[in-house]
Amino acid sequence: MGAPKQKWTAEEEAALKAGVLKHGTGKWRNILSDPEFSSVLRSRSNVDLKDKWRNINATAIWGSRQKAKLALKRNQLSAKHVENSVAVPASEEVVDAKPFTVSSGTPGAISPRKPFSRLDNIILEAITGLKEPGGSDRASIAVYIEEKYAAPLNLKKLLATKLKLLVANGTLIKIKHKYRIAPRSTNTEARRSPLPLLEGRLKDSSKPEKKVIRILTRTQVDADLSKMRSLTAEEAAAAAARAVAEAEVAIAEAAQAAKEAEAAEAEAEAAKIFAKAAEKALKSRMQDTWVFLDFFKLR
DNA sequence: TTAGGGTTACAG
DNA sequence: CTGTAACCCTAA
Repeated sequence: MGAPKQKWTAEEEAALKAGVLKHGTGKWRNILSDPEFSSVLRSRSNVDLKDKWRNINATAIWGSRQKAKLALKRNQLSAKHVENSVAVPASEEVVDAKPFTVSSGTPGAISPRKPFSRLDNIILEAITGLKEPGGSDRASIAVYIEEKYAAPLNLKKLLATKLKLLVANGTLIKIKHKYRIAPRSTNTEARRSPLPLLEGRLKDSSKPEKKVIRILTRTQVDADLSKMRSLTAEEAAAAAARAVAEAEVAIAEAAQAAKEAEAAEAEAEAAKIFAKAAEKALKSRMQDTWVFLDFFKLR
């Protein structure tokens, strides 16, 4: 009858992305209220935004196949005999990365749940899985990841920066080229400096930390990068361009966050360090992206 | 209000 | 028929 399905226009989609970029995922109502997007998204509800964002991410990560839970459920519904002899290799299974939170086990501690880097989790899993007494070095971790998962083209580089980052924020401890998982953050005063950023769900009083967290959200760029592996040059170029644009914004915000942290007080110390580390990581990632684009003679 | 499960419309 | 995207329902 009266609703022939209102497909999303490129402009609306762009507005949504920009909105998420500025307000963060989950702030649908906020995005709609923003005068900058309200015009374009006038005919969309907060739920619409949420659904659209879900679709975008779903298709971005799994191209056009396997639908995680949905696929699983459908399988169980339409076929209960399942011979579980086919598939289930360990390549695309990254999909259902375990609920292994980087910070703590608190569900919902981190704002978004979906667009979160899985590399962090994989690294931790690798170190845990390798079970090396003194910790594992970069090479071992890389090998582990390459064997268990579909290795990204620039895994080594990503791994290097990621490890550095994890060490910087206290998640990992580096001892003589070996990395090991930080022991529950030393003692009781743990939450003081190590990784309050990851735990924080700071509401309004937050200062730069809020922005830092948003930067983490942007690790969805990781998904884009891995997605490129199976795309055409054109699609990949588009995705890369998007990644660059997002990275640029992220870098700007990271720098801003660091600046604000500097201006703030003592407890902002950790925020400052983390923000700078994030900025650096993003910069190197951007470089990777540019190399990638160059490869396709585009840009 | 939001997240997630579920349903319907539509394209291939 | 199958997969995808827009839309709907509801618990928290």
